[in-house]
Amino acid sequence: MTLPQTRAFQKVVDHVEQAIATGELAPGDRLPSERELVERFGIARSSVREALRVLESMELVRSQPRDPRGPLVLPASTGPIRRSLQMLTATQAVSLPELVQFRMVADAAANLMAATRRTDAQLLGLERNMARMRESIPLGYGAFSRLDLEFHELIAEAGGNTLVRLYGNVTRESVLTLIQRTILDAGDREALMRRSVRHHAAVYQAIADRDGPLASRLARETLYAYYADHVDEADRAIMADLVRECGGTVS
Amino acid sequence: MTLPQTRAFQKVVDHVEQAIATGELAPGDRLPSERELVERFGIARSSVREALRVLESMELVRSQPRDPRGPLVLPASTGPIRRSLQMLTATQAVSLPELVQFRMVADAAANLMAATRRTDAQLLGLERNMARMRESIPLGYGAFSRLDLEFHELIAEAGGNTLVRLYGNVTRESVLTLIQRTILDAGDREALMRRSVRHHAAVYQAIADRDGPLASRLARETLYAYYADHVDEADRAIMADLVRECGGTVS
DNA sequence: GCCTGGTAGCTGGTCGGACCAGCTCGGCGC
DNA sequence: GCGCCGAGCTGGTCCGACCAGCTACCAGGC
Repeated sequence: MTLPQTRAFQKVVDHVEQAIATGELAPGDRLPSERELVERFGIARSSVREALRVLESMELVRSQPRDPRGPLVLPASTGPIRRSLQMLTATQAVSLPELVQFRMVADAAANLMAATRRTDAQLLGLERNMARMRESIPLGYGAFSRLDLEFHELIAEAGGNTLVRLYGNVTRESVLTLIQRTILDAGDREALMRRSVRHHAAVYQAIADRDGPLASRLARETLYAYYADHVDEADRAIMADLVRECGGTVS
Repeated sequence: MTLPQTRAFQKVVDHVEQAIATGELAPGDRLPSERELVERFGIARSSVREALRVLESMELVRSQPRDPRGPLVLPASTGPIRRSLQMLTATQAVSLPELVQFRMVADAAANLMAATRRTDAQLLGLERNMARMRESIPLGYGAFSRLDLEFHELIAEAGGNTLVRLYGNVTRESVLTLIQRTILDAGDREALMRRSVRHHAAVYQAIADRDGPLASRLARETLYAYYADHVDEADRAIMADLVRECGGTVS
């Protein structure tokens, strides 16, 4: 009684995936209990459980012990994408130059959009972040870099584009983990941090002034200045192209 | 002992994930057989199988029936990211304007990089694609749009940035599925296709001439022209910003 | 009549055993 | 020496059992 084509659990996975994609199952809905899925799909409970583990790993559903209402359908999440991306960078499938180049593109877009769409409240959030960042300099690079990520995340959020935000956040995190070792070796970390604060202030001002092109150019120029020395000639040329594309100058 | 905070299969997942991330397990390596993992981790075979299903859904390993060598460790894949992204767009977690805006950014970057890095062989591939595209016009929009996707995929490949390529491909696919209904309603589909062919020819020429800024600007202007009418005022403004960012003009 | 306490029945988590189909390999018979 | 066949492994599936904890219901005491 073996099915050569598809494995038993795959039927359940496909069915639930389809139902969620079509909106038939919405976040907050409940799947039937494991034992009920056994009857509906005519497969063993172990197979049902394999299906639920797969759906859980995609963050589509969540099973909770002793919940009589059944597995919960979750809202669409970017978690699996983040984890997959981190695995790609961890296994060197994506290199630092690729990450930096993409970050130039994503940060530029985020800054541009934020300059147009930002609200005063979001501007205030950026101010508060910058204040905390200045205070964190004596605390070391760990706390500082978390606030650095938050600064860009706030901008991406203000930009209002889910994809720019998601890809940008993941990319920034990956860049940070890859570069952290190098940074820690650098002699004058405090100078690096102070430079970051100045760059953030410039970007903040451009966004406050609703000067999108400037905010965009600052992102590209800054990233070029930070990372150009960490990549080889060919990748540096691409980065320079990205800076010049929008009228920027390579320092 | 039943609820040790973490579920049994998670131990195996974490262990294997870690081993792959650190390079301890490389693509082509083999995991121990299910029954051996049972002994090593001291858990039941059903739990081991749940772990393997999760690792399989992340495309980190693959189990093959009756393979005495055990589950195969796979090379890093972008498959899970693609599927997660498609789910995000399917559930409307990402809207058409967001997709189009991001596509403007990604296509522009891909065109720019391709103009610098493209080889003559890749140029030839673009030519062949364009020829097939012209021939496909009488065959209807389905075949045409597949070749359209391929054209941009070839450019992204020539650009040489994994992230730009991955994100761009997924985004283009999603845009196409979301817009297809509208396109099919449009009166003169053949005129649309002929316009696409002309735009592709212009991009091709810019890439052939190694004129990155032009290739980039063409991407943004073309996408604005195609989709500006399908989004509301605020999103259209952002799209116009993206065009002007690099010296383009809004038609 | 109302409150309270126990219990039955559900949930998901885990385990162990069983069988199947198909591949590999080694030993046996020729 | 060559070829065949079965033993032993693999993953895929199913079944039954038990546990812990939550809930709802019902009986008993006040």
